[in-house]
Amino acid sequence: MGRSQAEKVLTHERILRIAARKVREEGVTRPGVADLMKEAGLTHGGFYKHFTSRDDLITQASAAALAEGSAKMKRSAGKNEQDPRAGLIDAYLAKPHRDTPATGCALVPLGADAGRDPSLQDAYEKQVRTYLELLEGLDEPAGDARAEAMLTLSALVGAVLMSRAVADKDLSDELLETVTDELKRYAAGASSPTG
Amino acid sequence: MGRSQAEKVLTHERILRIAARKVREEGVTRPGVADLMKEAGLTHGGFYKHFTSRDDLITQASAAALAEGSAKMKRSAGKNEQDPRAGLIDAYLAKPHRDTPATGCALVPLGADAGRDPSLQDAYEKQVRTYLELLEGLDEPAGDARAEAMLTLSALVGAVLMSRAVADKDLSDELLETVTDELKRYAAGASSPTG
DNA sequence: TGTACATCAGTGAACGCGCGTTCACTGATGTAC
DNA sequence: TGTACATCAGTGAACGCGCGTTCACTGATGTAC
Repeated sequence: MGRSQAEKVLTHERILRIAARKVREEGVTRPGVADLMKEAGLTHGGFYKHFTSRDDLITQASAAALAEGSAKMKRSAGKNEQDPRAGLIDAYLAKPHRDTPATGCALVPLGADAGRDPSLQDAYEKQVRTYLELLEGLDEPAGDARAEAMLTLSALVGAVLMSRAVADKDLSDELLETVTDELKRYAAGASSPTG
Repeated sequence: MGRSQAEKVLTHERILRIAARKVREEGVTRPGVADLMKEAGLTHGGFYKHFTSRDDLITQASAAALAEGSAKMKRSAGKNEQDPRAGLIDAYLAKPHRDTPATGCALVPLGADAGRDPSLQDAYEKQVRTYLELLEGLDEPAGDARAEAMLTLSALVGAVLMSRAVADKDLSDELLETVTDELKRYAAGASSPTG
């Protein structure tokens, strides 16, 4: 066919963006080269003009997926000007986030994959640190801000992971809502929840 | 060859047990029939005398892996007679648990997989409920025991997931230790952590 | 208790399919003059 | 500005390999007499 250099850059970014969605939806194992290229409107042969191998793409796409997540969450946090920490918690544990892993925080769908694949762990760690710093910054320092950030992030990630994995939607909703409330109480320094 | 009926039962259980470890180590996508059978000391052909398909085994093995986890954790909790809840938290967030996913709680390594595969979600949900009931039972009811159980379980799962996925061992250790302390404080009803 | 026969767990070659990768080719883009 | 040529993004057929599955076969187990 013959395409311009500018188009190549766009194509490259398109493939990467699609793959970054796919790894969050399907993990790092399932997405195939031919399918990804088809979604990008291309045939599979041209793939190697952009990436040296499937593994190369998956590593880059996972890193991109991880980087994308926190940026999005940071924006969500900013929407609650009174209490950005509550804004972040609300956005993270919201049903739209649970229901669209493809565009959500990659710490959840890529956690197990990163645990198995060292080539993902630097990007994963960077993202964990970004979230921790974000949470520490938002925290009113009632106590140990870093410790609070670690518990908060752990609970956010664990709650979304489980809310996607249980069959019963009611239990899933309850998990998100309860952990939202409980995290806000925890942060507010109120240990004894009311009923 | 020719084997007795009693041996068949043992073989069946052996394959299932090996697969239940493998899905926690490698997820539901990677483990292959031939490899599993080889680990069981058999050739791949005989697999279909025990399971109708690879999917059939993976579903059963995931359910078995999930069921195994809570039983183990319940025993760990019981070892701290004064404070079984602290015993559970200590065991869950212990380094041996982080370092041996094959024999650990399957909520962590199978969460993302279950989110994608409805055939795993009943077993996953059952396990979540088991943990929640266990935690509710161990809780001194300072407030809403179910809410505390949900936050605690979320934090346990999220912390182990991330502790396995980050490159830096120090950060991994810090996560486990900090969330351990913070969860104990949270449960004790002390909201303002000391430094 | 022995003997003849049926069953069936396990074997290992073979099959088919999908997937990652390669490669000769095309034709628009970009460059040299 | 126009022309000739080189480049290279993208095409699509082909290759090789691994993997799930099938199947004819083996021989000890289990049963009937």
